[in-house]
Amino acid sequence: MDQFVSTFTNKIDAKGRISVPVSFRTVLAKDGFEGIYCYPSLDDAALDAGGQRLVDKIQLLLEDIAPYSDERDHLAMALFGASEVLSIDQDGRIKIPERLCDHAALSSKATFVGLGGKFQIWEPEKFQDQFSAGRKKLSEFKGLLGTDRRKPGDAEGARE
Amino acid sequence: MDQFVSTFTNKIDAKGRISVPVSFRTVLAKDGFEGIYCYPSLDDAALDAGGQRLVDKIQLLLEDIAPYSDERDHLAMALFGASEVLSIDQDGRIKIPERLCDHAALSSKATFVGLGGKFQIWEPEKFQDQFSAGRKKLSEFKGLLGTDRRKPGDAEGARE
DNA sequence: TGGGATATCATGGGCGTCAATGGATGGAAG
DNA sequence: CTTCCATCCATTGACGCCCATGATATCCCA
Repeated sequence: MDQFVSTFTNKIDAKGRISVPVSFRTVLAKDGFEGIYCYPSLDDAALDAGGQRLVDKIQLLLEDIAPYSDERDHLAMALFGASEVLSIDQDGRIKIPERLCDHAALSSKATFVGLGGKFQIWEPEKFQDQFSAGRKKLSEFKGLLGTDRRKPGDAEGARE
Repeated sequence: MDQFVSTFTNKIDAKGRISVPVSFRTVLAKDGFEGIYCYPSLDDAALDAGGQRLVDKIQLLLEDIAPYSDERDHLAMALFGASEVLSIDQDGRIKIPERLCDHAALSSKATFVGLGGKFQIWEPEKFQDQFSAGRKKLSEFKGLLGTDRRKPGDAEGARE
């Protein structure tokens, strides 16, 4: 699996360290990035994080939005300037810088939530709210995902 | 056979483990996915589960619904964040995380229901209710299913 | 055809390993 | 000297691996 999946809530210890879920570390290792690329989410009181794939995506996004312009530099500054590369210690822990903690209102615990190509870090209670809201929104689309209201190809009959 | 078919009710042991029906394991092995991708059903108190095919479907869905919006993050959270990749031990058993057990109200037993391209996991009694209800509805659509009609009574493989 | 031997699968339990966490040590920087 | 940070070690609880059991279905051969 090369996607960030599931959610984990871990403790931030007295020294500000927190364990990164092992499955996330595995994904990061696979895309060959030493550490975690991390920046404040633009939309939420949370942190966006990921590995090389995320960095590439941001670069593409920048080039798309503002090719060869001054504006691009400004955007780049806003995005990259607010970012940090967090190193993972040998026990799989990171230390989240204060500036980022502030943005996400992190104190004693943090929730890692996988979003496929990247993941986010939330204060657990804020996460719950956001999650419920997202779930509700998702059910508006449920016709598309469905409980397998059987695609044509899925018509089943024979047994083994 | 590359479809999830039939119904099995198995026991959840003291350690929270449950055997995945061997025929389901065979299907999973065929589509090349180590483990079971699993998330709470949007419509029911049950779990949706499957292999690589299911993951692909979800990814496509996300790209369809919300390419590059902040909404996409929220939907990704509701989908990937609520999901788990369950590893199958060498005896063919999985451990269903508490969060998922809660959603499906699983305690001592669970029913695996094949739906073709994916399968569901139900609390046995809830499944019975759902099954009867579904059967009633099914008769309304019988015409659509044509010759391939399976009598519901035939669908049970559970040994109890 | 019947009955015993064999294979397969669901299930239970013991045990070693690993992940998450807490704490200690050593060194660099202010 | 004191603070910050990285490495290292210890503890605990969960999980994976392994083996045993029982029940069922399959096969083989007289």
